[in-house]
Amino acid sequence: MLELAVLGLLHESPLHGYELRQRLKATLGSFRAFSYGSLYPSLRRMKDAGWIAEDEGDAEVVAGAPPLTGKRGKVVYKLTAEGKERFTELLAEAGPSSWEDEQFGVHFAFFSKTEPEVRVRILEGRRARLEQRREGVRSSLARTRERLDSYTLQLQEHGLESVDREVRWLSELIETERRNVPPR
Amino acid sequence: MLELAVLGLLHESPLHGYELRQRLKATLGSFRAFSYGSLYPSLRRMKDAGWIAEDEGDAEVVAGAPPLTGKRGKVVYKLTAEGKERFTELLAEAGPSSWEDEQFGVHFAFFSKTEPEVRVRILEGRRARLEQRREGVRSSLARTRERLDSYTLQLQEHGLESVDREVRWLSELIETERRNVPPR
DNA sequence: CCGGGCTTATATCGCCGCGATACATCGCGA
DNA sequence: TCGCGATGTATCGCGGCGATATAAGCCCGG
Repeated sequence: MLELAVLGLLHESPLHGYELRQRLKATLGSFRAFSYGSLYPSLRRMKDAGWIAEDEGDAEVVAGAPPLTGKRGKVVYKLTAEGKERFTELLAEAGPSSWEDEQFGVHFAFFSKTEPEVRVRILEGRRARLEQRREGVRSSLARTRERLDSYTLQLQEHGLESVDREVRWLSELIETERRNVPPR
Repeated sequence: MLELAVLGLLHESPLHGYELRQRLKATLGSFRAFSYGSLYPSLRRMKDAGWIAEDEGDAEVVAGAPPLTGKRGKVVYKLTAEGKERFTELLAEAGPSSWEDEQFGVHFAFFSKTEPEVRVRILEGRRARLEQRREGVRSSLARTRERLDSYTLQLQEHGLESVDREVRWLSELIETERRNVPPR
């Protein structure tokens, strides 16, 4: 999850942790945050896996203005060849995981680097997922409507409207995609 | 988090794990799920803490139709006195945690059992939180708009609209609350 | 009558993300 | 010069999630 996001950002340019998090916020917006408590462990995992590497070159010894102090330089990460491979691999996969709440937003953020047909499949998968969830809630709501107090009811209905909105949004996106890339 | 939800549901009637989860889905709707992987550990923790207790009485020996088999009866949980205390305590607290994304929905679901003034404070806190987040995203968006590709942009804007919607919803709720309970 | 598949039911495991926290450096204005 | 806010790296424990295991009760068709 974070993995995909990090690969995507580093795909554009090498970055250090802090900057990476700024970009994460700027790219995913109100959608998702990702704290350092996720980021650094993730970076370590990815480094161990060999997808990314530390890029010396920014923290180099500049004839050390303050050389005595430990001088912990910025740790700049960049994609390795395997990392690039992994990234395209992740971009290509359009399985159920790609359209779950958390995954979807990240996938979507890198749609410009994703194959058009994959884009459509993900959008449709996402929409189907939401519609199915919505029907579940709707029917359960119909069954228990009178037993619920007004607050619970309002919560449910606000939720349903949100889902409706997202479904409509997805439908527009799908149509746009189809116009640009006619089926077959 | 789950703790509050469980206390709230058991406050109405004793339930066993499975049923508890059904109610959770019915009550929180599209808002939040809570898997068994969260529920059972949480029940254990709450039992250890003394908020809930196993209620024998459903799985009692009915002159055992199938008595030889291990016959694992349903484990029915009910609130203890401390549990009720804990519940009202949690309902009363309107701190920053109450209006974070995850907490808010659960708190809201039990608003009918919450003091009117606490309700308003939580709703306002939530709204303020969202507005602050929105401004952060907005300004960051204004700064980097031209650098983003169209997909990222659409994601951001969809996100912003969602936040707007929720802010409007909250404002309506606050006004309704105020009408029913005029300030002071 | 029995076997297969669905729902009900309880439970655990490892992973991952989160918030809190701890440091340490740097530039800036009071 | 002092302190504060931004930059920067890092860890810890906790809580939730999805996958998975297990098993009993169920009804329907063969």
